[in-house]
Amino acid sequence: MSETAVPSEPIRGRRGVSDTSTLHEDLVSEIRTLVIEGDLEPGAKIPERVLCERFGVSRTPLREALKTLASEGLLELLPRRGVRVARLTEEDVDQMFPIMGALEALLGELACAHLTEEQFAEIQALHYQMVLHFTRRELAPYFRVNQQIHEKILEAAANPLLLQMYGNLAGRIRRARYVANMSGDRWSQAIKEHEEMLAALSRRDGPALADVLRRHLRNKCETVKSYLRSGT
Amino acid sequence: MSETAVPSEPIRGRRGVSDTSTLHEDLVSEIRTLVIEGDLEPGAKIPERVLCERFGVSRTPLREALKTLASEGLLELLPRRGVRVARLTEEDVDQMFPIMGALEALLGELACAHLTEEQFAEIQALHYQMVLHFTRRELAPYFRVNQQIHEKILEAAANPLLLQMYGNLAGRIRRARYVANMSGDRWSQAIKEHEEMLAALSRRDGPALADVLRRHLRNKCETVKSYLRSGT
DNA sequence: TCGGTCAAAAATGTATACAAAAAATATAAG
DNA sequence: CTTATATTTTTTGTATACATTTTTGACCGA
Repeated sequence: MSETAVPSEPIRGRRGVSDTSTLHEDLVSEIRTLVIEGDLEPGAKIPERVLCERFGVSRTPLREALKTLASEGLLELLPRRGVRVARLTEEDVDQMFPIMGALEALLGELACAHLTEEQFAEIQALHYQMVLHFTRRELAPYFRVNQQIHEKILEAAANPLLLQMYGNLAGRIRRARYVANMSGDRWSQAIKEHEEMLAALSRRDGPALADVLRRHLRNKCETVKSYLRSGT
Repeated sequence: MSETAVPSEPIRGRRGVSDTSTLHEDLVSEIRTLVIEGDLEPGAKIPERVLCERFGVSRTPLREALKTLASEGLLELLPRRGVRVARLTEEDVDQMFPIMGALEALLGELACAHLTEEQFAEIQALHYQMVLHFTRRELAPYFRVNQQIHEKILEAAANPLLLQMYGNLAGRIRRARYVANMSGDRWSQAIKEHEEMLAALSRRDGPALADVLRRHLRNKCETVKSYLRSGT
């Protein structure tokens, strides 16, 4: 993770003509990606100047973006001593887990209630694709498709606010999820859970789906926590 | 709600010596109160200049505060045309209700699991106080104590993140709750629900508490929605 | 070598300045 | 009188400037 990474071509140059986006949103979303993808270490201090140079903007809009991200819980504001990437503690995960569980349970109900045949078919297709990646032990593509499946389910729930709130929590642990390598056992267990999810979805069995999602989440959570305990 | 309300004594003057707070936090919290208490109409545009003068600060910190509040969902950012107080639509409430329900169910479980005898006694005391206000038909004090009870329960759950997330959602509808006047029936129903809550709490019966909280919430929700339909 | 003090450097917090866009007002035409 | 257009005024978005505070590190003495 070299300090002199690519200066991420000035944000302003990139923006098209029919410009519905704003500099603020762009900055928020760019920096959010940096944090989630792990380009910025948790706990690392973020001098405003380096991000200013990286994105080619002045401190004013940059600071506004930082405030927004802090409000999302991705950054931490240390008055008079800058901003740092929020560190995910085991305590945080313990607080987040039951909340995500509650949201997933709701998600299961809503998704089953609203899922169309088309959506189910899409999810099914993604599922088989994911299983394929699993059998080939292709971790990155597996994660990508996995992510897509969860997004499809969230989408089916037809509740944008739920999507946003869940997404926010998921974003805060995503980094850890990427790094945490799954043991073989956990991985096949995850696949089994996905099979159950698909079955529950096809039966439109909300409570069953909620239950699977909950167990699935608990395992993800344990994986993250054991990663936190080892690495930090 | 006069436009020329008290200029809210410049924020900076108020801040004490042993100053752990920051201007940013103060501004966020002051403006948040303005929105929640209804001093700023939903849908109203907020010219930066008037808030700058009101609080005696320049645009830079003010704008940072606005960005934070927008991220909380209390304000809406309209690029190039300012900021306005988020309007609560019936659709919003429909999305928020199931989420708050899920969180309250969790809340019930956690509160029962962690509630101490002391905490229970406190809640019980507040409850009787609330019933007193009800019998006297004192709406404002009733709401205040009601609020305190819910806060105590949230506190007992011992999950700060849950508290924060729930508080955020509650804040977004609080304004409507204040204005919406409860019919006599609804009010006594609410009291009955509170009796049940207390009973469930004393038995430490999580599922029962979750159930009461859910029904209680559904009623609050209906009150809010009928208010939205009538007034706008 | 290890602290400790003080000065220099850098970073943050806030205010102001300037450019560009939107809103308001005035003006003209029908 | 209404509608359309031009012009002024406001307001927003961004950059820069300045005031404090924090951090760094040089220097000194034990």
